[in-house]
Amino acid sequence: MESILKGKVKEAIRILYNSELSDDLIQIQETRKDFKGDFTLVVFPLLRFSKNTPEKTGDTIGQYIVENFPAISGFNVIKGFLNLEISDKWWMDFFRSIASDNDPLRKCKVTRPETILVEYSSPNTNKPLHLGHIRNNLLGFSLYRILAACGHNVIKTNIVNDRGIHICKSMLAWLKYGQGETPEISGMKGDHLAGKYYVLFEKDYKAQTEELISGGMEETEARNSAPLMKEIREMLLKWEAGDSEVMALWKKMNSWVCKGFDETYRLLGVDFDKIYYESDTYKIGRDIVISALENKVLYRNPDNSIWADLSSEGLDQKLLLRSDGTAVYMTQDLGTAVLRQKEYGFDKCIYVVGNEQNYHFQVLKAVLRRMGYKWSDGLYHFSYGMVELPEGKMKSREGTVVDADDLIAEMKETARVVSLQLGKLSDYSDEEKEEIFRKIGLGALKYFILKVDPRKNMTFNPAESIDFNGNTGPFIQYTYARIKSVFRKAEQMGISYDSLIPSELKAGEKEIGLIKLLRRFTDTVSEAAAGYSPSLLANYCYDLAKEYNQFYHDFTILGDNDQDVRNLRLELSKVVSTTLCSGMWLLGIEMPERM
RNA sequence: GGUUCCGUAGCUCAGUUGGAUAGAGCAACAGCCUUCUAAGCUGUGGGUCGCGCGUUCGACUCGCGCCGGAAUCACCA
Repeated sequence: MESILKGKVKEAIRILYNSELSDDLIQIQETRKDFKGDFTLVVFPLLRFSKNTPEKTGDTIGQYIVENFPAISGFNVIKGFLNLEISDKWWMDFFRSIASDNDPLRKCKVTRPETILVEYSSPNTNKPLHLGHIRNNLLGFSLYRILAACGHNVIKTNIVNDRGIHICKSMLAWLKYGQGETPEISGMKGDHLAGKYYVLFEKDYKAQTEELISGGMEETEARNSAPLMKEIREMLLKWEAGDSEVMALWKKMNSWVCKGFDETYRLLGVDFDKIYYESDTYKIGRDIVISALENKVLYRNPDNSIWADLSSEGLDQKLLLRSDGTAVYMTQDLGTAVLRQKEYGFDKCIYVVGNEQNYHFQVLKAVLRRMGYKWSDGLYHFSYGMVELPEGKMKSREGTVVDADDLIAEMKETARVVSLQLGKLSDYSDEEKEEIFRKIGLGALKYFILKVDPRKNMTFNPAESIDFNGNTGPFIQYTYARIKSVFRKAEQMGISYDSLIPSELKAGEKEIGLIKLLRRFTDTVSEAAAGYSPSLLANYCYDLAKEYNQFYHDFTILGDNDQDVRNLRLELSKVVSTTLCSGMWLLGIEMPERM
């Protein structure tokens, strides 16, 4: 519609003022709520053609468009703004076209689909997932759904950071204090078990360094010479050398942890098409670095370490292989990227990783480009902000983290309490109820996270918990359940309906308002895909639900005696419900039929 | 110190090529269930859009300079 209007404005200027207009001077936007009209043309930029006041100019153009474009039924000019009113018939025709289409996402497809890898989650196998990972997983998964809905070929991938000194920490502590404890024996989830020993290690290590410091040692030296640090270095060396005992322990504990992760992913409703392990890819990275060194893209220090000099790009020197030949974080990511390009030939690779690693990804891209990989242009760091607690950042070492499994369980529990209080599900079986509590609890959590602009840091207050009223997931789910309820009632009453609504039917303001909002859905999906922004969709769903609830409150649907009106309201309700369902589906949020 | 990001109501957040009187929710207060689900709807109060200068017919939005906060600049990941 906007583009048609633009054409009409262009035509008007040509005929009225005999001037050719460039597109960027035509600003058409949706009319603000407090004014009458549907689309607004900003006339200020056109004054140079009309050589007249904003009011006169708007008036003249408005007149022309109304006379020459039947879809526009009227106009008004306020200060420099020409508000064009679209005829009810046009809106009704539009509504009929979407009402007969069952899939609101059909029109979102891009003309040139791409192959896009989305990497998210990237956990370390030494501790369980926390709220930060939840934000990561939800963003990554939603991004996948949105891009896939637009017709792209999207591959969900995960890179498991399963090697390195931090992994050895939980292993060493388990060896020392574990007494053969397993998830089976303790009944503890594997990732939580490993996390317990990781914390134990950190605690003892801290005690040791503090003791050395109080004995008069420098802090850095104390950290390096603490007995536990020595032991852990030995263990890492053994791991790198492939020592069979260490490898067996590593495999055993990692399998516990990964099993625990799988459970959390399942609860959260996210999954992956391909999982990479750092323990595999770091070797590829090492080979790449060495061959790049031979091609003189990198340089070697006297101590044998290998570096990239990125100072010409405003970055620093970056270490890629240690003097002892072992790999660092960057080495692994280089290897993973090259492997992925080889396996999938992606156009884009989106890394869903926290903003603390902005520098890392800048360097990663620069190094790959320097190495001659042209596809490195397609790497994109989807950088999201931290989730903070009211008292500041979460720190797993200090135990001030919000555990993912706990939070998910708490949300479901809250949903149960709220739901039972309202007591609307008394005729459901326990199993059915549990399923609804799950959907609502998770819906609240997911919406809470996804409605916020990903780039921004956000605060989570565990004491206040997550709301179920107002701008929340359950509010939108409730709107959906309400509509479903109307249809159950309609069936009981033997009321049938169809999308054959007469286009000359006079719809009310609220109904037209809903149709206008519905029209924005496909654009919102496209914008969310282009801008990698699930929050746009979350906010859209809220607006739509809010508008529908007002409509629902003000008008009766089944009670209206005019069959055409009832039909329209039922169809409108149906399209709102499918649109809400699609929008929330793109966020990874399920909708309950009742609540 | 360098680089990047953020600063909007008491709190949590919207506000996307610059556009009209800056919007929601929570919290507070006042109303609305004999009627399709009240997890809803309606109303009241609450703002120097961190501060200043500039560009513009027009700035929360763009530029520059301050102030405040975060992240990062490791032979950690």
